[in-house]
Amino acid sequence: MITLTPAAAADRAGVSIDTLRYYEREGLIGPIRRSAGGRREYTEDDLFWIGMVTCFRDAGLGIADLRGFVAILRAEHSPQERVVFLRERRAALEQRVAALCRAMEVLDEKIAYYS
Amino acid sequence: MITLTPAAAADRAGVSIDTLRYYEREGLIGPIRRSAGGRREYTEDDLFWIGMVTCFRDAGLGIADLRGFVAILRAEHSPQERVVFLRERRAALEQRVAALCRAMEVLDEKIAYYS
DNA sequence: GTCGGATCTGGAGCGCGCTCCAGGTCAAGA
DNA sequence: TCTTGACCTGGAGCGCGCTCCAGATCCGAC
Repeated sequence: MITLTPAAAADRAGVSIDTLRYYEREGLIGPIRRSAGGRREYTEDDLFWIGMVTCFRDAGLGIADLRGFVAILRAEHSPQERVVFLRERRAALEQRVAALCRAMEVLDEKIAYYS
Repeated sequence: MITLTPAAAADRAGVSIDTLRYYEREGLIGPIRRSAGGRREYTEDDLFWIGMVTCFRDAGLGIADLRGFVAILRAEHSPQERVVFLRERRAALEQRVAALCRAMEVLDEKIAYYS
């Protein structure tokens, strides 16, 4: 199985090595497999998962939110529970979008005023 | 002129009194007029401005961003400069919306999978 | 006048999400 | 074998955006 070094993984994920380790400590990713010497070896699966985490982080979800997300997707939960949780998260994101849209409207007003 | 006490203003703005003072210290609002005894008296204009600030804060802009915003709207800048600045801010907000949409797509996939 | 609640100030404290550091280990190349 | 650089761990430090606190002041109600 082809794996990536921490530096390569961080580069691919667009975050720092420290951040990757931090996410692992927080239980957001991994645990990442280690080489005989103790170095982390990131698989494509790891990278995929990391991509999901960074996607949500970019969207502004907090570490605690993501821990919940991980728990829901990994642990034993009924599909119903998962769907409820996921829909809640989605609604929260929609509210953020709404807040952004309000702010953009204000900006548009100002832009129109000064144009 | 009818004015509001700090408590009333904070209530109307949906933030804490401390936050209002903090915003004033940071130059995001005010300076708020004071009564003879030194208490703040918030006018409707103040409230309007505070509403704009909280709108942008809700949208995720940082204090530094808002300071820039205030500077642009208050100080002597040409309309062109203002428009450039405002468009930049708008573009940044659009990127946030895009990030949120990506995250929502991921959620939608998961929701579809578990439904 | 007195009481009590709201407000004042300057500054300390806090939770979040990293980021950095010291001191040590591992491993590829000369 | 030796060097060099990437990586390891645990823990400290940091910037942001508040939030809280102590100690003082103000002011409406009694």
